[in-house]
Amino acid sequence: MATPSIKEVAHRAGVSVGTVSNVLNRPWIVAPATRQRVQDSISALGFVRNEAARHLRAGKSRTVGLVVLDVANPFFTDLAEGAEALAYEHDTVVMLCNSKTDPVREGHHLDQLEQQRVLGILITPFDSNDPRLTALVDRGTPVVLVDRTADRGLCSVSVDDQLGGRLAGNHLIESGHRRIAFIGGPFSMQQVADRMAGIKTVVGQADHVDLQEFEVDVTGVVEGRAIGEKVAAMPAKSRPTAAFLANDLLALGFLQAMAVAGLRVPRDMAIVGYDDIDFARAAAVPLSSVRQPAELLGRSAMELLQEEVEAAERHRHRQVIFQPDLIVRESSDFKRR
Amino acid sequence: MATPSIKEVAHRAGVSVGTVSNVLNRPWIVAPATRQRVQDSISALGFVRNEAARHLRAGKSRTVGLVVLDVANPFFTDLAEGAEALAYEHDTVVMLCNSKTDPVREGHHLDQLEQQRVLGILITPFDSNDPRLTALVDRGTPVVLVDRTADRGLCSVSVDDQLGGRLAGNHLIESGHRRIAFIGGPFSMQQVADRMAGIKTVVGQADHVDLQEFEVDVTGVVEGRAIGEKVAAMPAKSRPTAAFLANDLLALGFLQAMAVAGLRVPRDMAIVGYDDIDFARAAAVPLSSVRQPAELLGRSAMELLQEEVEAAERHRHRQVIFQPDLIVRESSDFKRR
DNA sequence: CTTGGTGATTTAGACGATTCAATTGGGCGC
DNA sequence: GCGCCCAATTGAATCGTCTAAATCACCAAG
Repeated sequence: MATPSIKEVAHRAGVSVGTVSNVLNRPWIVAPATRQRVQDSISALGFVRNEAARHLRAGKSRTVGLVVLDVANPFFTDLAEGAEALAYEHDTVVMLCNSKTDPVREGHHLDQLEQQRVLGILITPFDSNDPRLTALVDRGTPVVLVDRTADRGLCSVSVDDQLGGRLAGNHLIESGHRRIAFIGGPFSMQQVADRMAGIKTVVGQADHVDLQEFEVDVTGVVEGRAIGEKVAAMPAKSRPTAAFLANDLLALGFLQAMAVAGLRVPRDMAIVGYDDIDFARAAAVPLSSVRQPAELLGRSAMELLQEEVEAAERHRHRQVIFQPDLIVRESSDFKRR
Repeated sequence: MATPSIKEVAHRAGVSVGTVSNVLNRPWIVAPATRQRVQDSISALGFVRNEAARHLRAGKSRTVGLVVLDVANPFFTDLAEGAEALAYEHDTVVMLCNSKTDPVREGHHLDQLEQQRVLGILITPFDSNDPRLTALVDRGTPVVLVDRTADRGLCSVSVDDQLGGRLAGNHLIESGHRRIAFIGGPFSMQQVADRMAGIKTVVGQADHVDLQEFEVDVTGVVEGRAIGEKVAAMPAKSRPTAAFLANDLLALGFLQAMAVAGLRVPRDMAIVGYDDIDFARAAAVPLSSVRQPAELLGRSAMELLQEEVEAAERHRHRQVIFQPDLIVRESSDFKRR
């Protein structure tokens, strides 16, 4: 009843386990007649290879871990898609883990992945300087940072977040806005910090432009709506006329709050999001957004990892950086004054 | 350099491997002094358990597979969330797999999961009568169908899709619509077929109501927009005045196409979606939708699986069915004539 | 009829953790 | 001082697969 092992297959086919293993791994060295007999036995018994045993024997597994901040965010879904596509070509399996921007969950997933002796890990870490991460790398698990730039000693693929911030900032300033809000996830997260730094730079260079910062813990639609309500409640004199949000989910929630509060977008409030997820275009007011090449990001990360895994020693860590694009849609398409 | 094994830990601590294993699994039977020594050795060496070896020895793994039709769909994300929460309590890991409504990908994932000897599989199958699935079950992997009702011989958790269809249909009929469109993913998928059957029932009972059916292959925003353009291009006399879409992603795309075509929602076209994802509320016109308790669905599925895994023989397969709710929002809030 | 060679198959260890029966050592009672 | 018992520890077998080395069978050449 229990799943048969190679041993039963061998017995039924009247050969040794070695031969069965050969049929599985080097069929060409087995005589055709024997091969057929073994294959018949395999299908008769419904034999399925035991990955754990293979892994133990081989000393390395065939799975790669991918730890993302939020699977519900289409940006990461696309990213996962790219990673998985390449993994498939390498006969490798991707284990998708959702840290939900929670260091505890993240740590738990890392522990599990290390215990599984994964080939390597692609991760958008909560904190790229996390000592746990460093320890993991020191113990020998290849890690590629995703959507985050590694300083050294690690591969990474990322998008120039400062540029993204500058693109959004310039656009809003050129549209005539003088009071701009930046709204984003924990400022301790590098992406968020960089996007903020980007817009700060251009705001600093412009005259009479004021940047207000709002911090949120979680970057979902709900939180965006909450901040939106808060901003809408400000007196019109001091209320920002434009908002740049660190991701589209936030922006969508924010947009919705504007509608509820009776503020017109983009006339009363211009909005620029980040990631350019599919929904951005489908929003009440189509959302301007800074687009990141998510799928490409995932693919490249996997590429770097495979390279590191295969090339072993002669591998040099690299930091790949992509450029974001600003996609202007109706939500910010309004020249003030 | 390579990850140390229990053997090195034992050697360094001056004990046998058995003792190290005891520290790991039954610390209380080890003398405190020894235990401490072993623990020091573990952290000095950076020892990490090898899950493959544990699994091989134990004969069963600690991971559960979850195969969904589309990770990008928030419905499945929420579902995964529920499943994962419960898995965590059982010291179990969830392996999230995305079949993308593609039988080939689905098959590939099932193969991988079976090779990994997962504890069990939660799956929203493309086709619940797939012989591959049956074979898998026969070979001994516990399977729980999710968002789909098993006939017998399997556990399942699902939502009454026919009821969902009836709810939507009744609402639209009562609102005075006489030409209604049903738009959905492959009709071969049971969920879709059931939702359609549901609305068909009530349409059949009403007088002078006409139902038009539109089939799509993939259920994303893009496809919804495409169908929307097609429908909008119909002559006003024969064009439906209301559309019921088999999921919210489709509905959002459809909604967008209406806006582009200059059709007012809900006046010219009422829309009802399915799943009630967060975005539904945040849409251009807040979307009416049939809500499914996604997280609860995932949790319950995992519950059934754990029950089957633990209770072994005295387990009786059960089919749990939840009730959907119709959430009426602006997109269908208009009485015709 | 023996020797050599070739191609096919078998044998025998790993791999790392777990478990259980077997052993050791110390303390205590008599 | 002897024996006994219990707690602590050890040693060996096991899980399923893979691989390198060893063996086997068979045939051709000498």
